[in-house]
Order: sequence, then structure tokens, then C-alpha cells
Amino acid sequence: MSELKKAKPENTLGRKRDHTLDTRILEAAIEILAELGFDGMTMDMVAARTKSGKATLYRRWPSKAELVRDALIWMSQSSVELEHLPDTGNLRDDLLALVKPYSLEFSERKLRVLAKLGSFFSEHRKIAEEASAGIFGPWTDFNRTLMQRAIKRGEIPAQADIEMACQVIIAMTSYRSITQGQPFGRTDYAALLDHILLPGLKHQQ
Amino acid sequence: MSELKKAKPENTLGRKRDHTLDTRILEAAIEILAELGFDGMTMDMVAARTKSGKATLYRRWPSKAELVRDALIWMSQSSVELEHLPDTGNLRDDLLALVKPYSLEFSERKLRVLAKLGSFFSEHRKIAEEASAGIFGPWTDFNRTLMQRAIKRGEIPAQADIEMACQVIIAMTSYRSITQGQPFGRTDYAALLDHILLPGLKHQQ
DNA sequence: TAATTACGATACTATTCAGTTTCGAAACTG
DNA sequence: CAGTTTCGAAACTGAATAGTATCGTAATTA
Repeated sequence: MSELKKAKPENTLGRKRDHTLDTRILEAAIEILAELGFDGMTMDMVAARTKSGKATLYRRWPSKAELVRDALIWMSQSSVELEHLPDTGNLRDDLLALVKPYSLEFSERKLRVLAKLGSFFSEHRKIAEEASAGIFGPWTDFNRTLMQRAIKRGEIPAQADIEMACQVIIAMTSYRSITQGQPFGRTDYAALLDHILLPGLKHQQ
Repeated sequence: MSELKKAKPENTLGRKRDHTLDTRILEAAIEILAELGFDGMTMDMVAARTKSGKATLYRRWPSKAELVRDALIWMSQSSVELEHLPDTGNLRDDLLALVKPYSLEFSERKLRVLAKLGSFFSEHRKIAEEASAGIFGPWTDFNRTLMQRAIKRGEIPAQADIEMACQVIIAMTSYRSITQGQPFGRTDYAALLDHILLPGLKHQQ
């Protein structure tokens, strides 16, 4: 895996490089990627949004592709931020409570980014997998943990297909925002749980 | 929905337009889209692959975007076998029977095309929605019809959330092939039905 | 202060590509 | 045949845009 931090000679002379600008650039790149995709994003846009110049970008990254690569890695890294899972004693409320802190709207942008990078991903498969794992992995882990707890409580049977259920949640969220353009909101999520997922998990023969 | 067939004056004089070339162009466009995506595809590529000229393309379509739109619509239409829906008297087998003609050979390439169409979607939202509806619409219609039949038979309750179930099917299929790269096979589909969807539909309170 | 490096801004180069035009040949009609 | 339209091929135009170079200014250090 390539590292975000570069080996910097870090000169002792002259004006210091403003490293807060690094992340501002990555943030701007992600915002533009979410809206326009890899081909739609131009280096001038990134420079303009950060009120900097193209020279400043190319002083940090040798090419657009490598800037985008680091932006994706940065985006994935900055996503994990949950220390304690909800524990309401009830699977439905646990899952719903997870939506709020994990904030579907927040990861909405990541999904939109992923959706618009098809051509870039086919050329950089490895990075695509890293980013994809970074985005979906933690979320799946959380959901799986909540469902395993529900099994321990006897709320759902032990042979319930938890992996499939986790995938359904992620698939629905992705599908709505990628192909439909509309976010999969809290109400939709509740309907999915109440109408399909929870009855399905509980009454599996 | 816009129609694939254009209003053609269809001149009575001069050399006739070769309409077999129309579909050869659309087919070539789909092949290139599946490989390179919207931005990666150039009109020169399409002309070269069909051994024709760009003028021939622009005699038929006013822009690349509209050629791609028609290619997408054509792609979705070309796999539809709407004549006779399966009728096994059993929702599970009905849904599974639909997978064979629909999901196997054709829709894998279709989804690969969709996966690489991110930038197109952002630049031509309107057209992209038409194409997306053309791809997912018929499929949803089939599934909905099969489920409504199941309600009439009393196999699932009348208040079952059929729309949500249809979306889950499509979402899972898309998610697997777009972000995972691997198609959602018949076995996976059967597991989704048996472990989640059918129990969910039947036992909804 | 003098040297050095980063900064934002702008201009420049080279390439790619959508869309247009032109052209000679082929096909069709009356 | 004469007129008309399509065909494939190629050249051309104009707009983007990745990447480079330049420049005056700001920050930092010795």
C-alpha cells in the first residue's frame, strides 16, 4: 500500500510549506470528484476552490492521478470514527441508531465519489479495492456485530444469514444514491428493516 | 420515455440508408462503453470499429450523448423477453426462473456498462435517468407482476412491501457487479430469496 | 539584509476530441 | 443517363485541459 505521507526533504531554508493546505486540497478534490467524477475534475478547479495555483498542486503531486489516489485514501481513512456501538437491547433500534452517528448523509458523498470513478478504477484496480474496503468495511463490521448480539439475545435465530443482511443494507444505500440519485434516508431505512430485513431474519426456516 | 426510433422523412430519392448499420453502431458503442466508459469512448473509435466514418454517425445522431443514450436504451431493450413470464404457481421459482433469461448473459455486460458510466451520469443527468429507467424499469415490472400474482394466490400478504422487495433485488445485483466486480449469481440470488426476501415478505406484521 | 523557498496568478505548450466540412465513389430513382 | 442521397475517409476547427514555465510577493532563516 502506498503511504499518504511522502518522504519530504523538508528544507531548512526559505518559506515553509503550509501543510494544512495539503488536506484542504484533498478535501476539495473529493468534493469535486463527488460532483463531477475523475474526468470532470480539472486541476484548475482544485486550485480555484482552494484559492491556490496549479503550481502549488504540482509541487505536491506529480500528476492528477496521484493526487486523486491520495484523496481517495485520505477520504477512506477519515471515515472510521465510531468507538462505541449503540446497545438498546433491540436490533431494530440498534441498527437505526447506527445510522445517525455513521450518518448516511456523510457516507453518501463517498458513495457518490465511488460511483463516478468507474473509468479511473478500471485503470487503478488496487486503489479501488482499498477505497472500497475502507468505505464499506467498517460499516459492515458494525452491522455484523449488532446482529451477532441479537443472536446472543435470542432475538433472531442463530442460523440467520447475517452476511446477506449486511450486504442488503449496503447494497440498498449504494443503489439509491448511485443509480437513483436520491439518498436512502432514515425513513427508507426503517421501512427496509421493518418490511423486509427484520421479518426475514426472524422467520427464516 | 424518449423513443429509439426517430421521425425519418425517409427520402424517396438517392441511395438508401443502411439501417443494419444503426444497430451495428449501437452495439459497437456498448462494447466500447463497457470497456472504457463514457469519457474513454471516442466517436472515432465507434466509427473505426464499424468501419464507417464520423459523418455517418452524425448523420444519425446529433451528439455523442444522444448516441450513448440510444445505445443504452437499445442495450436494455435487446435483452427483454417480455412475452411470457414464468408461472410455476410459486413465487420463489417464478423469481428464479426470471433470472435465467434476464440476469445471466446479458445483464452482466449491462451492469459493467453502468459501472463505468459515472461521468456520463453527472454530465447528462436527464439522459442517464432515461437510460437507467430503460435498464431497470422492465426488470422491476416483471418482478412486481410476479409478486402481485403471489398476493392474489394468497402466498404473501396483501400489505407486503413489494416495491421495496423489487428494489432489493435490483440493488443487490447492481451492488455486486459494480463495486464487487463479481456478478450476483443464481446461487446468491436463491440465498437472498430464501434467507431474507421471501421470509420477509411472508411474515411482515 | 541577503539568500532561499513557497505562494498565487497567469500565460504558454501540446494533445485530445467533439463536431463540421469536403470529396470521390457507390447506390438508388425516375 | 441525370439527379439525389449515403457511404467511408480525411482534413479541419474550436474548445478543453494536463502539465510547464514565469513572475512578483510573502515568509523564513542565517
